[in-house]
Amino acid sequence: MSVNCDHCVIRDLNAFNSVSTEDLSNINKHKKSIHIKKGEILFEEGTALKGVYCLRSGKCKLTKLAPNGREQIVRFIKKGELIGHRSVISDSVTHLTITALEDMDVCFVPKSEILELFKKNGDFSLSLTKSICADLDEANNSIANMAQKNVKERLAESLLFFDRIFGKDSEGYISVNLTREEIANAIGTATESTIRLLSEFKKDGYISLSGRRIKIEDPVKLQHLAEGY
Amino acid sequence: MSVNCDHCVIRDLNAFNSVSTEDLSNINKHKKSIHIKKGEILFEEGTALKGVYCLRSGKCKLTKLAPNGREQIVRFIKKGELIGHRSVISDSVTHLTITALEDMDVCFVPKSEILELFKKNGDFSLSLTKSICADLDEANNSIANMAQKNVKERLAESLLFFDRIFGKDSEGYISVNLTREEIANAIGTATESTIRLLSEFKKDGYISLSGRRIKIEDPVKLQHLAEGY
DNA sequence: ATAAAAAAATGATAAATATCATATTTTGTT
DNA sequence: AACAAAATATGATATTTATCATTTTTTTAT
Repeated sequence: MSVNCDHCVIRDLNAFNSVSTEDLSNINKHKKSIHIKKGEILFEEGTALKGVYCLRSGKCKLTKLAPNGREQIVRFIKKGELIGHRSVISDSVTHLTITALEDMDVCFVPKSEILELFKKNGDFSLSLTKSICADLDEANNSIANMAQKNVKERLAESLLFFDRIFGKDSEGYISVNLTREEIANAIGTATESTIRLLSEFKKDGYISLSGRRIKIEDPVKLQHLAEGY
Repeated sequence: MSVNCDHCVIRDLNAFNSVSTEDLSNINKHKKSIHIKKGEILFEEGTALKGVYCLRSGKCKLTKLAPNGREQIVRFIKKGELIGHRSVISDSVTHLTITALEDMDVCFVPKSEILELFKKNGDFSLSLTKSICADLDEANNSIANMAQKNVKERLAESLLFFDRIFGKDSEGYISVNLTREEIANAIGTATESTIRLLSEFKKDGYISLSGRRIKIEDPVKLQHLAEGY
């Protein structure tokens, strides 16, 4: 079911917030709605994108294949964010693979519309560029964290991060379905190490576990851990 | 000594390549030339920038202070590149400290000029955004390298990277003056580990050393190492 | 609801890396 | 050129993290 861009729930969450109703109706005419099931891939590393994707609902992971064959999760994306704008702006293939962590509704907006808007609408281009700058800032933080923190600190930091960006379910557990392996692929460690440390955090009362789900019990202590105390 | 932007040697190396002679003469009127000595700081993490810096000559490092008090080198910048545009575009304080690795000549261009140009000149904004996208790509690569590669692989990779971007001096040594500690801060390891691995690489014939300087003797083997063979 | 498959958990051990200590060499400065 | 300071080098040891093996639990698909 297609939704009019003008009334889209996530309209204010990304660069499209600075687009006039008129231009938006043009975008609306050219957009296509797509449904992606959990576990499915939106696009893969090395693909030339024909447009930008706007995530209306759901969550996904952005991964890169390392030379050792393991996948590195570079970033998570949730409702409201754009996907593929880097590739469209640079006019180059994408270097990331997008995989749905849960069912997703996505709107596809053709490249030509995006580039036209970018060139003619200074507010749109500024807004889009700002969001890329924010991604760059985040990435620089990740580099420092990866380089300077040990695995325990990175895990503590990531749990707090997941809690912050994905929120909690009705029982207070972090509201994202990640396997231990995926957590390991995000923080750059072996799956067993992640499992071991989660058990340790549980034993220490920092978190509690229910199957795959994780609940943060002591955010203050976890924060201290993340900062290396 | 001030140089006219229109005839600047590095004019083609960054987003200013898409600026008309007329607009450039306006930039030229407002720019200020600055000389920064080796070891000096151009600006520090947390500063609100009043403009963008254009690096006419020299090399510098972009660092971030980690919670553990160590500095993380996030990136290196050489002649021709812009500095501070992320901060200016985002209208937020900078999150990086810029330190000269050798004497630098820099041109300062006020924020107002940059933002005006960004809004009115679609080619300029596209070009600038493309370069930020390239930085983001690079940063994502760094994240994957930090997370997935061990210290030996990261060091091999970094040596090849330094050789590629900084070139060689008259004797074939990599043409950048980095201490072992700085190399360690770039790859995210202890200084002693870096020193030990450099000794090992030397023993194995991959590199040779002369004081602080490093010469790559077997790029093919180093490349294999970097890829984990 | 059940069975098969996948994931999580945990132990034992090996390998990588950090830390601390100290000697030697190089660099930068006068 | 000589000196002091800084950086490099290396050994010994501790700590962290990875790997391999196996059992238990959870998830997924029917």
